[in-house]
Amino acid sequence: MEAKEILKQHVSKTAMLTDEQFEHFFSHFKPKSLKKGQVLISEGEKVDHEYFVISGCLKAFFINDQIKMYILQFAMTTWWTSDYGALYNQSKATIGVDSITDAEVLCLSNQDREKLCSQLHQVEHFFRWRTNKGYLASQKRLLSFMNNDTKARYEELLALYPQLYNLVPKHLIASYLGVSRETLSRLYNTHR
Amino acid sequence: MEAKEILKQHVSKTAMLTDEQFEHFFSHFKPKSLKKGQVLISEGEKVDHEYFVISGCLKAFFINDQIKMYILQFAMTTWWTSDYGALYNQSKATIGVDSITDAEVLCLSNQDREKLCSQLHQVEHFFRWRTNKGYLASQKRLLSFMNNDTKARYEELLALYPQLYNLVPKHLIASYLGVSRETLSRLYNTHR
DNA sequence: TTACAAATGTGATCTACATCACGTAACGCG
DNA sequence: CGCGTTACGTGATGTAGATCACATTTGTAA
Repeated sequence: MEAKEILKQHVSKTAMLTDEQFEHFFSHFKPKSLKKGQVLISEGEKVDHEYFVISGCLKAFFINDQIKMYILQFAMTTWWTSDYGALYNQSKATIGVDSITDAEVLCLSNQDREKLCSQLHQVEHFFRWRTNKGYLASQKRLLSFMNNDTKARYEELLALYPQLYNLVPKHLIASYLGVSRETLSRLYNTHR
Repeated sequence: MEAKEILKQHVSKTAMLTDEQFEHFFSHFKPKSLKKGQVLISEGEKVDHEYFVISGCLKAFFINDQIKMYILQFAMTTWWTSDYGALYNQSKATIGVDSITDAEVLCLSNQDREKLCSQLHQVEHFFRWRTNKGYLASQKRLLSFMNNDTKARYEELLALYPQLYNLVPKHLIASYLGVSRETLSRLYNTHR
């Protein structure tokens, strides 16, 4: 399916836009092809776009003291990603975003998003719901962190995104779970 | 300051409403006085309101297997709280909300929020930003969880909300930090 | 004021996971 | 094709924090 169609279906789940309105909306997105490993946002730099994933898999991550990496999000088709803190506050990136596989994304600038939100009530509605969904997911993950041990969180992740197991290297999954790669390795080898 | 004035100042930070619009907005909130320990949302029941805190301190929490409690949020003045997952999905509460101190809140029903959002573009704008702020806070807390040890998270919490130390019992702070009350106790006794 | 419940302090022990250390397998690139 | 980098497996050891057990202190309602 074409990028435009994927976005249209995605948006239509929460916002009613006429064809004309959608065309206007869509005209603000710039398509971009990414190669495996390609960087979209790197720490310390200005952030002015968010990204809607058409295909492939990106990661949003935080690096502590130049040493440990924690993955905030694996972004696959129909997911949005960026350093939203930096984007909304017009500050430098503290979160990096790059591509784990070859990928296709649509880029939307912060300015254009705000313009579209104020022009079209339905677009503002859409972004409220999108953010809300993200908020709920984040809260759920926080609870999972406090409540479950590593093994349970690992199984939870794979139940939700089975494709991840073959798509991304294991040490990235460990970074998402917040454990060392060694512990993750022992987890699925010891256990079966 | 009066409840109405507190809400007005809070909203005016992100949304421009005329006096008339604000009156209409405000007319959908019902004030409620809470006593220490009073329950607003309990697990398994229907959720149809969210709450804007005027004074006092509430907690939103999750209880695992009827045993361990994890605090998702301490809600103080100008904070919003509810079981948003249940509220938006019209499902039964999995998260509880009650009052830690005597408190004053304004209640807004899910239905009224959605009505107001569709009636007034600026209200939708306001709720988008509010949710966005919540999302960023949640993401930050998640990172803190992965990145910092208990002591650092404890100090971070108290730096952000110094009043909590005297306002709420220590075992609730432990529940927020995701550690046992014993560990928290040792933390500030061993350490100074 | 008494009396019971809730909150807190503190020791002893146990465990999941981090860290270090090293070896092997796979892969991408000249 | 071979070679280096990246991914992955696995043992040994250290440690933060959980859990259990019990004492003490504080709050609260009758």
